[in-house]
Amino acid sequence: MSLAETSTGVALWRRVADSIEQSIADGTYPRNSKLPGETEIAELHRVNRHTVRRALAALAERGLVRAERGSGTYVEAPRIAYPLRSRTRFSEIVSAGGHEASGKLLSASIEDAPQDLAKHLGLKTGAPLLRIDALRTADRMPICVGSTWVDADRFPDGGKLYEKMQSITKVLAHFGIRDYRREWTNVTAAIADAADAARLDLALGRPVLVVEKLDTEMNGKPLIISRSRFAAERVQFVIEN
Amino acid sequence: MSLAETSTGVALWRRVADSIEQSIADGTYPRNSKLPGETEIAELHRVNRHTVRRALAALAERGLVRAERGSGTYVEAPRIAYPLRSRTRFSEIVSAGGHEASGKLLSASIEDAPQDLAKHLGLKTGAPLLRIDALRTADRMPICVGSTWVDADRFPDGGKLYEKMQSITKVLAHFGIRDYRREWTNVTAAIADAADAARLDLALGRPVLVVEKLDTEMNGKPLIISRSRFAAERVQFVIEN
DNA sequence: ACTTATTTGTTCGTATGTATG
DNA sequence: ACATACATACGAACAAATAAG
Repeated sequence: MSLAETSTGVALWRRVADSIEQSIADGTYPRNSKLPGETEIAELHRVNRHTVRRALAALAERGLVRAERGSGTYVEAPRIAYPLRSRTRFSEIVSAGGHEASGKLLSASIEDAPQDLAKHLGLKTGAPLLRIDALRTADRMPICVGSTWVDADRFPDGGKLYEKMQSITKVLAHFGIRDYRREWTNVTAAIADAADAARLDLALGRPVLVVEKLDTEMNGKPLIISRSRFAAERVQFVIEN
Repeated sequence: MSLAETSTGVALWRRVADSIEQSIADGTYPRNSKLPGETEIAELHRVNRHTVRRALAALAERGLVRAERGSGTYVEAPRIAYPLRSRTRFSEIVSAGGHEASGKLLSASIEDAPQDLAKHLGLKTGAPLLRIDALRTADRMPICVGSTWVDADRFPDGGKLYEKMQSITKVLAHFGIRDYRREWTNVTAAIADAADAARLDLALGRPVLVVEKLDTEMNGKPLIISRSRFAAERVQFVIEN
């Protein structure tokens, strides 16, 4: 028998990693809890601390745990699966995941369409847009913050309505738009700036997912354009084909 | 007439932002070049430096420019549009964007399937997997680095074949698999660690897009699972519905 | 404000089994 | 058969950040 591997042929550090992953999955190590110290895990598995560190590094790379120097290693809360489909509604997605969805209006205003937004919405530059800035949460935890623009002429007093209804979908329904569909979604990532950190309750320097999307009416007419920033550590986009 | 807006009704900072965006688009400010200093831009537009800062902040939020304290503000290179569709092939996507795609084999090895990979691939835990670690580039610029696993029993000597062919698609074709499709893609974001930074030629602390995906044969049988990390500042995923 | 203990992060060294040629 | 390179594993010590008193 080798030192590095047993008869199974699986590296020791990987077996330790699998074991810890299992303990996370079955709730032995609950979400957001602190794992035992590296030396303690090493004693538990009768391996060297380096072996434990290799295992934890593998789990950290996959986002299952997070090491904090001087403090400990913690189980990451699972990310909300956020499917990007033809039908994509924040509240439906969050509710379907068993969480309580909520939207908080940050500001609503009328502004004149800059070039790029006007182009996406099929309007003229300078056309009046209703802009809604909102923070969306799941179980009181901020998930994303962003701005949404719609043609202001089509939805008079839309800002006040949103404040009451807390849902863009409902505001649109009030104006007779029963359904709409996601046309395209652009996704990239950035580092949380001070504004993100404050509104999303994130530490500075944490990653955010930067999303730009267009919704259209069922006949293909542009309806909603929005730009938002998601706390990457709380969501995982899912694209199914 | 208000102080903040002229007769057009467009905020001053937004007009400055639009102007700078235009200059970036038409090549007046080339990719990766340094913008004039904030005071200089302010003089050009006859506005206060604060107005310029507001404009630059808006562009930075959208990822068009990047401010470096003590150095200057730089034009970000445009991100490669990376569609996530049923048919998703790195080289095709990059070539279609007018870039030169390349793949560099980092390592190929046989390893035993851990629980999660085995489950995704429909194999038993411990089954032999061919693992290919590769770095993919566009125009010599690293785009993503990741690991790909396939059933080792189905593709003997797949590692050596990949080394020659530089393409998973071609290796599979060699074994008679003419086509496959993307089943699902999971996307989230993280911060580049030392390994990412070295392999992707990124600064520490920059964001990476973390992707896990499954490809299947046309009959739905699991074929390829892979985990990769994309330099977020160089790609933008596009989901079209 | 300071000290002390704990915990992760880093860098040495040593040894062994595996793969390559 | 041998040399070399590499991954794996263990041991020890110290640095750096954090938490507690």
